[in-house]
Amino acid sequence: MPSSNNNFPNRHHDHAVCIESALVQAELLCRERGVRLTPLRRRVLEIVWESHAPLGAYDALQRMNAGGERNAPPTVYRALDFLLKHGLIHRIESMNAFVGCATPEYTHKGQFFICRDCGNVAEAHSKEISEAIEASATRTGFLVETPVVEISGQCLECHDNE
Amino acid sequence: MPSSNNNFPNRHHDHAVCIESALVQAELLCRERGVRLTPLRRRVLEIVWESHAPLGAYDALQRMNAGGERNAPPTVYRALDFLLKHGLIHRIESMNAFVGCATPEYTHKGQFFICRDCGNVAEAHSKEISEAIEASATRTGFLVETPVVEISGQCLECHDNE
DNA sequence: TAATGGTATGGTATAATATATCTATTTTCT
DNA sequence: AGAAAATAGATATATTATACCATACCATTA
Repeated sequence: MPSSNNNFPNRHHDHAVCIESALVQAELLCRERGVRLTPLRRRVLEIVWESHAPLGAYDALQRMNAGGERNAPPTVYRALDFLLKHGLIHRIESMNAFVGCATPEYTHKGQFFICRDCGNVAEAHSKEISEAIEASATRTGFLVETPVVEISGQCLECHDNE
Repeated sequence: MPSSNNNFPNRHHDHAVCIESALVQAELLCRERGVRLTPLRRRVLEIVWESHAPLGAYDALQRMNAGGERNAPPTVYRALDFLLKHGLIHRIESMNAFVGCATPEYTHKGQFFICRDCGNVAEAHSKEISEAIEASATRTGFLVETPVVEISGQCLECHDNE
């Protein structure tokens, strides 16, 4: 379970560690599951992890093709679908974009805090939120399957720098 | 028979009442605010209210043009923007679609329960959810501005009819 | 080794969603 | 009536996503 005390990505963190950790975890998880993290898929994961800001599919495609390659949209969408399926990335519905998941073993989908200034995203796993949603669903007459919780706003660092 | 504090739209409700109420409220609200619910905007609101299922912009456009009219996409998007701005409809981010709001006076955005079978949506305003989000945001180091809470799943009626 | 079947990738076209921009009309205000 | 603002019309294009068909790769087994 991720720590929940002010874990919004900040300017000073060593992002190389995030990337390295994500790639290592992905390798392990794919081996465990007997699925293939092919060079293409690995490359897309790496591109998504270039920052903590969600990246659009076509932006990822541009990066893939930056060296003159000629990959087409279905190629990147297929890789993104694979990564989504295995929880290695999440889709941010309100942005049509994708962000790396730091806890891919942890299957259930989190809640996302998206800073309107720096664009970075923090993923939370608040039991309190999930339970409040369950309670509201029950009152409404509804069975929860796929909760989407995406909170736009401002991170403290951007707030302080105003 | 669904329980009494269950407000998910069901097959038996009189939808003409929903439509009528929405249009009357919209007229009043626009008058109060000194903005114009033009025939075009009113027509789009009416189309969105044809059901409790979110409607895509291009589906709305098709309905607008069903009589041979030649409205173009910007026309419907402009009307939708107006309706959004005044809280008369909500955008469902996870579906790129729009749904009528039954409580337009009530400005803050609700939480949406979306049935994967019938497509209908219920809007909730759970203080418990909002507070849980605020609490999680505080722990994360984040200031909430625009929460998006869209829960896909199954309504009880569709569950019972399986 | 070749046959087979499943998985992954390449490539073209097109669907679906959304906006920029410019023009014309209507409404409101003075 | 005339000016300013809001609304609507029209064309083009940007952005996001998928359908479809063909090819390549890979593992198992005959």
